[in-house]
Amino acid sequence: MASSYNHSAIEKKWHENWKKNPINVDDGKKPKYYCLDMFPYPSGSGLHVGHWRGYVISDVWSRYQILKGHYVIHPMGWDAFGLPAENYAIKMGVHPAKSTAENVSNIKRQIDEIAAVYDWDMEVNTTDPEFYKWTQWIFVQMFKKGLAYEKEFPINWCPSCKTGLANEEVVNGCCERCGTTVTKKNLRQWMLKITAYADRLLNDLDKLDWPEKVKKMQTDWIGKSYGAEVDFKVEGQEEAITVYTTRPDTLYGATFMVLAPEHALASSLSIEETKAAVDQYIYDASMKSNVDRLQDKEKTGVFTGSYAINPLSGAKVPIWISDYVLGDYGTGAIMCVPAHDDRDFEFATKFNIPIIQVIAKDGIEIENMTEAYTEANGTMINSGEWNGMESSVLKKEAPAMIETRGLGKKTENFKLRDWVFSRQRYWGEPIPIIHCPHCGNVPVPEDQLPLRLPEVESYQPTGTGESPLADIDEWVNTTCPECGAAAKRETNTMPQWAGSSWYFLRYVDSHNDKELVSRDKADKYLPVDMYIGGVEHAVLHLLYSRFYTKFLSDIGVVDFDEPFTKLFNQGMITGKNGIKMSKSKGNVVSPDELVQDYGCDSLRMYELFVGPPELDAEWDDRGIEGVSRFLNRFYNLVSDNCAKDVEATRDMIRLRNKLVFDIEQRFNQFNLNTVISGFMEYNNKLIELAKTAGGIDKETLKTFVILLAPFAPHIGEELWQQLGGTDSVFHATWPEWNEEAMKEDEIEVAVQVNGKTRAVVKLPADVSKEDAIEAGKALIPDKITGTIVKEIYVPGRIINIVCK
RNA sequence: GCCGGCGUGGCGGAACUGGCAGACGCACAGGACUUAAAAUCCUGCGGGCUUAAUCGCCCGUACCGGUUCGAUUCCGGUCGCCGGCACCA
Repeated sequence: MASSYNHSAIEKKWHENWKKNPINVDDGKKPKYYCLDMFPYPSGSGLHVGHWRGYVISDVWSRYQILKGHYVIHPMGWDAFGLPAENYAIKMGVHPAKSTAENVSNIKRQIDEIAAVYDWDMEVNTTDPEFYKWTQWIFVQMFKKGLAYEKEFPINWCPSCKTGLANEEVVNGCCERCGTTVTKKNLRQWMLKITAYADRLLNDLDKLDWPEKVKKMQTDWIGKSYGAEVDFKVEGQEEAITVYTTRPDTLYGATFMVLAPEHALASSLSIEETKAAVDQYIYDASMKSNVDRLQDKEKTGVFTGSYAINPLSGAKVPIWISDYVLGDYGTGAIMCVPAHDDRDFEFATKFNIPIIQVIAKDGIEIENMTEAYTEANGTMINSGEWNGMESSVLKKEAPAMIETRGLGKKTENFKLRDWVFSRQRYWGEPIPIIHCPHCGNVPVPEDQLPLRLPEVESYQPTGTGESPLADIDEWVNTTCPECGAAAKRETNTMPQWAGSSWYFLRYVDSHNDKELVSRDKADKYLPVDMYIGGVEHAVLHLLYSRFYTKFLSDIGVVDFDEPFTKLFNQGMITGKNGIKMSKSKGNVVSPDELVQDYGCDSLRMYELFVGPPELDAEWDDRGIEGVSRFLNRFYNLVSDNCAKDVEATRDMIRLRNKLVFDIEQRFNQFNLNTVISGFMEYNNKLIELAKTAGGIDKETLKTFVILLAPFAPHIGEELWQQLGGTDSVFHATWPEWNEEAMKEDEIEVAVQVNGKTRAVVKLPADVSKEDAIEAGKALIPDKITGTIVKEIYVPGRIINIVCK
């Protein structure tokens, strides 16, 4: 591990130099490039080599953009409100403000070791009142537009975190944060009407340069479906029950109807004989948690005693109640077509309800169906005037037909629900609303923002459904800004996602005390060109941010409606056997010792060399030796040759051009691991060449140093200086390649017989097809047997002689 | 259950629109330098057959099949792993 270059001395030298002479300065002329990291929450355990990876990727990319002539916006900040920070504080027994501040300073020190070009003047912290003033301001604007509203209903509740959760925060029925099974709790909540943006959130995915995987996850989450609402009259009543269906083509096959237990009419449809059972069923369902409801796949249900009339067939269909129908999707009631829906089939079989087949696959009517036929593919049967139609055609036309006949209407639905936005926790932005007995909900006047989070004796969550703020009488009791009457403050706080939904806008104008961001700066520096972070936020932060940006665009704060033009998800670094690094598993690798032993440049390069940046990678300390050796050899090559003044040979020029070409290609395709293997390859070639040619010309060395600089900035600067550079290497011009100069005089071509390689032949680069084939054949006369059927020549690749 | 993604040496991984599979690196083995070790440098490194050693031949990119002069790459099927969604009517 002995180094021929002293990494600690060199790295210290340039690290200090960059602080005095920043390399990335806005001169007002350069085009901007905004390269953003997902900002971290200041955890107590500090950074491990996995955290480094994302930051190294974004820094390498940023430095590349600087060299390409951009002014690069590359900021960093802290997502410091919310459950992770607060839970950590509670565990350590300190006030979250204190632990947050300590953790920020610790992580900031660790991030500094990466030597990234962050502009710390832009730094934001979501817990800073000057920042959350604007988080609250956005809420007030949403309230004014009717997008923030109060509602009481059974929400997802984490009994461990003692707070309500958004849908997006419940993963497989468990709390996204702590893994505890989520229960239900009836609570008054602040909601954000994200559903008002459902269509735009879905459609605008098309214009984003994002990984398909993330787009798909958001598409599925938004979950748009097309169908019809159909009215079913209840027998003996004027009232109709509206159902939502995506398969109106199967309407003739609807032999029963099911309401969710939460449906408004569920109880009232019971008759004397069924009342007790119905009410019991509704009560039992209300006590079930989401998880229970998901796990009990076995269908249960109760007959109300009432019947509805199938609007097309006129048939009398029983109305049931079952918890497999969700109260908050569609209309909370469904028509059931057991012949063509798995769930309805199961239910009908269990409760002996008739099954009527209406789609005949290949025209065949089945005597006794043993499973539902769910495809919309076949001929309509038992369907009155629809008989003989093709089901796939009818499926598309039926909604309009139903609407024309006055039986319902064509409509669409989304899985996306409104965002449960209040948390019964201390460590978050107070919701700036005052409840006045006369005026109702009144927002805190904008000139009184920020509404500061008060100091509190006990910040532990109460678990009662009230936030700890509710205990502070002098804070809760206030006067109405409108009428002056005694009023009470809202005591819930905002979720962790509130600040992160818009923080990227603030960086470019972080000291502005008049506006969230000046329109001038927004126009100049936004939106984000490249966003780098983990995939875990696909339907959380990334969806919320898009919603916020669209809203802010609508009210004229910014003039774009998508925040992140390009998204890159880096893979996770894991310990041995793909096990996630964590303190409890004891497999955390700290970057600190590696930086000490090998230097920052080596670790930066190894973070990328470890594998394709978008894939997970197992960490193996030993691998860093490889890049470290490479950097040593490279340093020696340049150092030994920089004073020699060697004349450039044709080989050197060719190699230089091919180097630029290869690196640029791979860089632009984000194949950062192969950029590095490319460096190694060309370094090996140059070392060989230097042996025979007595050195390497300066132009080639300079070119290589510039290309390497984004990856190993310290060595880059040092060698640039040794090569006579007086300014930073990052102010050099990114080299270009020349196609002519890359051309070889001789090419190597594989000679194949029937697709099997038998020899390799060296040919002049401009050889004709005929000459190439002749030369190939001449090399292997004994391998060619029988008659030649075909001769193939792919220039520079292969000669294939096909014989029989 | 549904929808994605992926299966290449001992290991991490290369291979542009089908064109010499295994680049680059790790590990390992042998050699040089050294009193010795580390570092450094050189050589070898998918499997099998053959050979004194070369040369040479065969097999090989999860498995089976197809298209093609030629398939890690395209198509169909099977198996395995990973991720997302999960009673959304």
